[in-house]
Amino acid sequence: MIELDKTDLKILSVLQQEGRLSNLELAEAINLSPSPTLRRLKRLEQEGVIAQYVALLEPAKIGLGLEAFVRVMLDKRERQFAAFAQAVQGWPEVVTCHAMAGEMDYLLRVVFEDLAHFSRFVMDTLLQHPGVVDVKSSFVLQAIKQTTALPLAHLARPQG
Amino acid sequence: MIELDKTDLKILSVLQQEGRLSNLELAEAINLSPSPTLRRLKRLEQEGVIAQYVALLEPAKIGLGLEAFVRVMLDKRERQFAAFAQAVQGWPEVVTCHAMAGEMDYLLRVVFEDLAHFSRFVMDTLLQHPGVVDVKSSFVLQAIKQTTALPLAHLARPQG
DNA sequence: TCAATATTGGCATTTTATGCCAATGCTGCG
DNA sequence: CGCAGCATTGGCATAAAATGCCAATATTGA
Repeated sequence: MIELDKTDLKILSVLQQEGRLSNLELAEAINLSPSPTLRRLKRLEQEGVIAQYVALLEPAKIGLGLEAFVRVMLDKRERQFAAFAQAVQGWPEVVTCHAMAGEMDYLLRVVFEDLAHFSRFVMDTLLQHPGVVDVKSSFVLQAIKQTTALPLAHLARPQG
Repeated sequence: MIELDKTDLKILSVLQQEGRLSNLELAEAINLSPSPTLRRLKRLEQEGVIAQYVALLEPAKIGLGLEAFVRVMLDKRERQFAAFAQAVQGWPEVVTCHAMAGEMDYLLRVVFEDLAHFSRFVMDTLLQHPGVVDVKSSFVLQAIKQTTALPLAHLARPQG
């Protein structure tokens, strides 16, 4: 694994919350001068520790007030896993999709405008896809926690 | 809802993928000069359409190779919902937590280093929390799709 | 304690952000 | 169809930030 010292962790921690800080602001936040701050940042990007910078939008402000988790079961005999994975990439309502152990089904997280929209997605898109044998939807009542920040504490031992 | 024209949508679309573009680069990407680009961007931030900028880290590079979804059932008689929601905020392994309709339970997405770490989390943290009566874990085999980008197509009608 | 190596801080230069104003494009009304 | 009024853009000047370089400082191991 990549060597990350305390200063690197500070950088990562700050940028996980404020990804568009200028180098100057970042430097101030981590208590280091701009030059080495920038060098470290470039290294973290280079090494791929920082995978991407993104703007997070407020779903409600763009008319996406509803959210659901959908469990999709595929007919195992059809060997359509790759095709399904491919199709998922093209469905913008699907924000995440994971292949799950155990039942070997898929868990999708879906955002949508209203029930009509969701209904269309399930009926016209999901259920039309070859190999999809069943779909179980659970609606989100409330987002209790929603973060993109990964924990870093496990790296902050002696000088890891 | 906030008025967003075609140009605003282009800005949002670009920044959902590359959140740290300079204003100059953003302007070029959306084919507009820097001045109005910056004005629009500030407005989108001001209005709260853009909620936050973040750096996304590569889990594997920081030793977080495993992921699971955990369904948590609370004893409804104990009225501990708020306390649970509060506690979740302080558990860094929990990346998202949603209250679900139907069974009225919680669905957590959890990242961790190894099974020992996960085991500790479940035994020492989750199951120790008052009101937690049951926990069902499903491990992620594969992340098929993982995006923070919300769909914008539904806003791109005539001139909405 | 000293030498070798890695890291930092500060400065000069290039690039970018930002505020302002005139020019351009759009809208609605006569 | 043309014009007035409003909104948006482009470009320029100034302020701020990024970036590369080098000497100074800190760290490591013997």
